[in-house]
Amino acid sequence: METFGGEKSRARIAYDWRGGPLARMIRQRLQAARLRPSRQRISLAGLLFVAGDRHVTAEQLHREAQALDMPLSLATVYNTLRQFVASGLIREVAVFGSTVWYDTNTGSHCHYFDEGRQRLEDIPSDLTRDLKIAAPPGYRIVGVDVIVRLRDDETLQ
Amino acid sequence: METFGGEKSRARIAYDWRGGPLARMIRQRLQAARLRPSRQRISLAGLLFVAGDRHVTAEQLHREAQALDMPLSLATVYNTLRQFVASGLIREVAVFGSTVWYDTNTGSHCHYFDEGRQRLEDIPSDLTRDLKIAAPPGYRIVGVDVIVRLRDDETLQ
DNA sequence: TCGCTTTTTAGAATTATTCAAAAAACCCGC
DNA sequence: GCGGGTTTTTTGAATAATTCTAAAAAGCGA
Ligand SMILES: [Mn+2]
Ligand SMILES: [Mn+2]
Ligand SMILES: [Zn+2]
Ligand SMILES: [Zn+2]
Repeated sequence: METFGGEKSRARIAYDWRGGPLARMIRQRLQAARLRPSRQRISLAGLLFVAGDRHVTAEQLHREAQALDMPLSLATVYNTLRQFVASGLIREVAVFGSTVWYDTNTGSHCHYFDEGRQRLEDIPSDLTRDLKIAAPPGYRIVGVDVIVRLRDDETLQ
Repeated sequence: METFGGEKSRARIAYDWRGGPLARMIRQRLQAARLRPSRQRISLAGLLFVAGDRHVTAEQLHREAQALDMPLSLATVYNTLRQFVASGLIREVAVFGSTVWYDTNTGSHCHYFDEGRQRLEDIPSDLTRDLKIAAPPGYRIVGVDVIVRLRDDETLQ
């Protein structure tokens, strides 16, 4: 397994992605969002944006970061995710179970949630396009969330 | 404000609803769900079902019960809501913010969530009817949740 | 490099929820 | 009505997710 940035693990790095095209893209996005490109933010953005759309919880992301020897704290993961949401780089998804999910796909789309494996996934076609939603008078719509909850046939008794 | 059941507040009760038609309906529902009609369950079901569809959190319901001198603990509110969900009397709704909402409307329908006032409400027409949802192979759909998040024009800066 | 600002961190605090064990209430046959 | 087995409720502790606080570290521009 490759390792990512951080002073103490420098020796083990196969190659440093932090000069490559992904890092450049990330720096641009952070700059556009007026967030300093700190090492932690770049590391987390790297995890989030390296491989297409992702759906993660704060804990999951922190565990990944630790597995790759990225030196950052859980508090930073929470802070950073909150900032990324605030600046539109990612978005939150509400699911049952009191854990917030973060989604790198900020476009309009809906989700499957696999209750057995606790995994969130995009639904290929954007169902919300079929919805005729109107805001009640005096209100604006700030978001529409559609979750289709699933059980796989085994888990389903 | 009228007061509901409980030994110590008996003197203050204007009239005891626990013999009336609501109580009869509730007893029937509890019986159908194979839940003993304990005083606490009847009290909570009274709050939930007395006035058409409701959307509440456990804390809200507990505060209401206390305001009406119903003698019951927060743990009982949580336990009872869980039991009511398990037996289909009410259902959960997932909303942003790590708090579970409970809905007495168990039919298929969607929700507005007022982020300013933190209130959940039914959307009159069932939008999900317009959705063409398919389960991925090997899965079954166990529920579809649609939340339309709102900000009122004042709250919206 | 210096000085100022922003970010990160560890750990405590908070909030929502669940759990566990004891107490209370309920039910049923006598 | 009364005891005995069962269910329910309660209290208080435990857990999990998240936020807060204050101090340390890092980043940035001159
Ligand atoms: Mn999380
Ligand atoms: Mn609640
Ligand atoms: Zn998504
Ligand atoms: Zn509803």
